[in-house]
Amino acid sequence: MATRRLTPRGVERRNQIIAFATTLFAAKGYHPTSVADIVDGLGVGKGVFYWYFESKEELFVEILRSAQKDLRRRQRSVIIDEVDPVRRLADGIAAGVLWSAEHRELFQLFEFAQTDERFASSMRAGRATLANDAVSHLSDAIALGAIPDTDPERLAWAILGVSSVMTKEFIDERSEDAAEVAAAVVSFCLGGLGADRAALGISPASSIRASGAPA
Amino acid sequence: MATRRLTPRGVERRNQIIAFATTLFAAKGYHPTSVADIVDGLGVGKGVFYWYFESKEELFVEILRSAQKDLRRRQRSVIIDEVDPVRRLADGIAAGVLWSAEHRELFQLFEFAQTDERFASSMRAGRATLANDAVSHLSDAIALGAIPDTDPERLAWAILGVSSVMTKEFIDERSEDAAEVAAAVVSFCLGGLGADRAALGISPASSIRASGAPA
DNA sequence: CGTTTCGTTGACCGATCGGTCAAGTTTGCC
DNA sequence: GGCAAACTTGACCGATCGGTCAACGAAACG
Repeated sequence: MATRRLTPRGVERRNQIIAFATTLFAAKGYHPTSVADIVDGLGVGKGVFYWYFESKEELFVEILRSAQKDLRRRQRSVIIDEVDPVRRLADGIAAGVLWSAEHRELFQLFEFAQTDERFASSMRAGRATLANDAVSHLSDAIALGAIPDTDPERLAWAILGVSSVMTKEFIDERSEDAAEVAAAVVSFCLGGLGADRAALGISPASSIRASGAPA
Repeated sequence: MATRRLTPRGVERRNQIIAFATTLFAAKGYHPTSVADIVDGLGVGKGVFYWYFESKEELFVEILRSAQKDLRRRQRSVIIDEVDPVRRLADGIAAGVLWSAEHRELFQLFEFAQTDERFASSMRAGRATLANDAVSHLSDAIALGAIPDTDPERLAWAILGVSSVMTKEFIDERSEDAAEVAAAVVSFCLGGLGADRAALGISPASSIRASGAPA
């Protein structure tokens, strides 16, 4: 559908639908959430939904797209004037974890969307973009000799893996402190890259609680 | 349903359903795959399905359960008489990647099942079991001073993350060589732990290939 | 042979799905 | 006020879903 002309009221309604649908999708999953669930929960007729969206699928894609855009914007803004590529990586990783913590529903939607044929390709593209961002920092770091010369593509996806799974387990599942989790993710990743953690003031034990005597 | 008494013919039919349904679920996703799809593809009547399974959901759970069991069995058998905890970790990680490469459909099912309310809890339990296996090796390694004293729970999930995401990208998506990917996963993880990679004969550059990457 | 249990058929069921639409109400604008 | 465009309603549609069931064939066993 070409965009429809919306009054302020229309825009508000549209956002309302997006917001409510997002929570439902995250809570029950995409397939089990019906359009009827959405409009009933909002207390409106079914036609309202189809006034603003061509289909349930289109709505979901829009949610995914704007979330991906928002995540990337956040990551870029955080590292924009950082000259050290390893620091750019570390800050980007942490920003990604923090964003996921602040948008848990969207993070859950990402996880599902990767597993569904309909959305997998667009999700793949989005993840590839993030991976490529990381690859460019990794290549810089390798060129500088800050980390060993390892296939940056492999490293980038390893980082994505640590970030997404640790976020899912410790933030999504256990609701632990996001900043602490982010620090643990960064620490593990820098070690995996072969970077000198101490040089960045990041101890491998940064995720130890209270007592720990450092190695 | 309590188990039904099956003749050899029945057992064979049942396995046939499981095998075919697994490929369909992996190819189209769980929800989009209907019971009609399964029985039609097999060229049998719908009643056959419900003779062997109480419901579509029960079938799916059974597929997941037996797959989880098989993966863990494989991991344990590989490391059973390895005394060095770091080697146990490395070998267990590699075994997991290799298993996933040999059972791509099951690996995909795992990814989906984690995102669906119905199956998430059983999947969480399965992953937690794997994580706990890792935690015990990590604790041993820490006690021996082989790796720095970092929260083993965090480390275990980081490892799971690297394994699952790299497997998905490089094996599932790009069909690269499983052994090579496994080596890259192990290398990254050992670095993340703070282990001495060289001491195990694992170079951080073990995942670099001299020439071009395969398609 | 007869009988029992296993295995199979496919029409059928109620529910629910995503989506349509003719009709009505509200809003912005001249 | 008048009129068009924006917005809303909810009954309705065809399709499909997971699941049922009465009836029937095949085998094992006496």
